[in-house]
Amino acid sequence: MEMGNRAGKTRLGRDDWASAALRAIARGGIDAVAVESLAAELGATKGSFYWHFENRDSLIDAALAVWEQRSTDAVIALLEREADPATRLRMLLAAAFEMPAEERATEIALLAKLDHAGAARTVQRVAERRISYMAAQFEALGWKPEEAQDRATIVSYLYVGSLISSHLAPKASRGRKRARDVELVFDTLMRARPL
Amino acid sequence: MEMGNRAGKTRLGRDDWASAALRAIARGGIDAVAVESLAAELGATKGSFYWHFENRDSLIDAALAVWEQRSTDAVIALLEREADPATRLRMLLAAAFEMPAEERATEIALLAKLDHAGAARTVQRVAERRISYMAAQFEALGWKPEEAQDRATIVSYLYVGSLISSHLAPKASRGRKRARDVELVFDTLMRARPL
DNA sequence: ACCTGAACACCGTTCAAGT
DNA sequence: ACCTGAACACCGTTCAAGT
Repeated sequence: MEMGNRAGKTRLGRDDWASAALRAIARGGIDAVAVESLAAELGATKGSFYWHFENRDSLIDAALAVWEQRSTDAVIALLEREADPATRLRMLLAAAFEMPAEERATEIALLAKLDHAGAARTVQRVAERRISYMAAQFEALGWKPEEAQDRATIVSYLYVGSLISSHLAPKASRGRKRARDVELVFDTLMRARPL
Repeated sequence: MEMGNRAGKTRLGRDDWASAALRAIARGGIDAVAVESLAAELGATKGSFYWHFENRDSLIDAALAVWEQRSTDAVIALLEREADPATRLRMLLAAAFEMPAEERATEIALLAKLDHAGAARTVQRVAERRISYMAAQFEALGWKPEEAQDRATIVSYLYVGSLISSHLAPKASRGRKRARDVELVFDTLMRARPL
């Protein structure tokens, strides 16, 4: 349980490498997870890294595990403190579309790298958990299970599509545009009529 | 204007490398565009490649240009032969969701590699053209310009989201699932009420 | 004009040797 | 137990030399 920024000269542990890797992902995507540059950043050598990890990919997996936990359990635990399903959905969408810049950058970086098997598996699991959580809220609001599942799936598609769009045209996503996306998703889904 | 499969022993041209690269993308994504293996496949050497192209990335750009043309002009030209905007939209969606396997694989491979600047730019342009074409059809159906644009954007998000979802969970996308996606998108968007 | 083959650069990976 | 430093592998890139 060491400090994230390695203030002291204490030895490096797995966690130090993993969180450095996650920071690198937020900064420059998975490609930025380079053993050599991370070693330099942490003041160690490549050989040291290979003591703690089997290879570069298992370091990435460790970083992804941290991200997965933060993107699911942590968020859901927060939402569970709110009793009303509609409010939960609103909070979830708001949180999703107005994420802090670094989290947002991380998620976009992963979406832009789905040819990486580990990233794909992690993103898949996170999407599934979000969808089933949303589906549960829709059910609580009175939709039939299948319709609730459909709606949650649609939200997920829209969310992924809008994130990717903002990555493709970063200019357009500033300010007004993103708020507009939230409205669109809301309007498309929250209306009472069945899909 | 040589044969795609290099039947004869005629010299290699830019196009031969480009279409070999596009085939590689469909097969294994952009990472599969490896100078060394393509050279072997074409019966040439790496040095030969560097006579025709500045580097690996410009080869990828050439392959992307071929894909872009096929994914926009070619499709739109086909749709323009149909007069009714609603039918055009239906055809476009059907074509998008029921693409031939290789085209589909290519598009998914590119979506899974948006950290590649060239792929991102190309995908962005293709998405823009598709959206503005769809918006024009929605306008022809009586929607106001802004609403038409919103609807087309939503379709694009849903489309991208569903493609990515099918890449993440290839199992689930077989057969029934994909047809269901088309229905969902249709139902969500084609209904007469404004969004 | 087009191609070969050898060399180099970059970075992930290995490993014998140190503390 | 943990780390270093040198070596190797892989693949993109360069280039002098061939035809």
